[in-house]
Amino acid sequence: MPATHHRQDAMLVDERVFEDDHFPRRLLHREHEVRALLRALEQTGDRRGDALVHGPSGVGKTVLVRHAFRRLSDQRGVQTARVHCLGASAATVMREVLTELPGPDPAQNTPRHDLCLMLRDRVDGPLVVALDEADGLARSDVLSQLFDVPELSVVVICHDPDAWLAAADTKVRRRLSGSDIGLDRYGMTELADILDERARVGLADGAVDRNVLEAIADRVAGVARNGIQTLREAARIADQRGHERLPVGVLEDAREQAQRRIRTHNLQSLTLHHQLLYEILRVEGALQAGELHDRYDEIAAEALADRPLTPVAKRTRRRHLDKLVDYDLVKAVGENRNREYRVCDEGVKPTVGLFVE
DNA sequence: ATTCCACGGGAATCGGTGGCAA
DNA sequence: TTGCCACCGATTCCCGTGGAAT
Repeated sequence: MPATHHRQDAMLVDERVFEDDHFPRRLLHREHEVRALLRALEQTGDRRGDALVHGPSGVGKTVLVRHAFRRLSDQRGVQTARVHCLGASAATVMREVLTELPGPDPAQNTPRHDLCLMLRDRVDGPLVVALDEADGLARSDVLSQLFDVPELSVVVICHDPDAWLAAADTKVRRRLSGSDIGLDRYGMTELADILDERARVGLADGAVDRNVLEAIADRVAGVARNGIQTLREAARIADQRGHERLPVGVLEDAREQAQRRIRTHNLQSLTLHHQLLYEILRVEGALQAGELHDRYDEIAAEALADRPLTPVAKRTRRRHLDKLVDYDLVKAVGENRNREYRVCDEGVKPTVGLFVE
């Protein structure tokens, strides 16, 4: 967002190629997977196939689908739509699909059934819909609803395909099993290639050596997103310290800082209620559920006093806690009564002031 | 064996919003 | 424009389950 001035002495010359939603011109080292995905989506009989794309966070599932979709629309004239489903309800997903399609957007309070009808009306040719971050959607009925639309096929993007399929109902499972495309972490040299492409555009010429890129790729264990963010943070730090070339010495700080930024961003996207629970855990260290509730009861009223909010019930706290875990902000270790919660990184703090002491 | 309680599914409820008819 | 209604997302209430403590 901050327009980067092109200063002579800055190593970081273009932030945009490091943004999470940056779409690389070339997709490196995923040709096999792109082909597999396109094959899965090919016409067989009277309709197109569906696909289940899976793999750990940050290894390029979304980018893979975007590339495949571009080919589908450029070369086959197939219409495509992508919906980000993290935390979304069935109705929201439906509405988002419609929003992606040409035509008027549905109103916020359009009944779900009407949304399905609108969708059927609006689809008049082959359409592929990608449901990104669809882990929570396995038990939802959106999939069945989408599957009922003729000429529409679906790409589900999730982390754990077995868990997803196990939770889905039979009809959905049948349509998606057998066409799954798994992405793994990149190899060290592969990720170094990817980082190199970003560095060519985003960093000053010759600012970073190949061995530094490989060191980054190694440190992040082949997770592209972390590698790219680490490279950016490393360049920032190097700029601050006045280096002309990126030294290996800043990488550890950079990796931590990158992770911290991602988490801080996640925390900011949640409500104050989530953040209050988080802040209690951050200040107190590890707590068991009972201790967390007690502490919350002690301080919540006061912490929220100057805002139009009141403390929430235990069940809601549990739901919020689940979300904090989903967002990789809090870890739950242990089982049952002995389970403990703790924040992943105490350096990640809510940006709003919450006085929890 | 009995009690305790975290957990999480599910239904009911609340506050806010948009469409629609008068 | 106003009032009504359906809807949504967020929250709360209720409750069954199962492991742990007594």
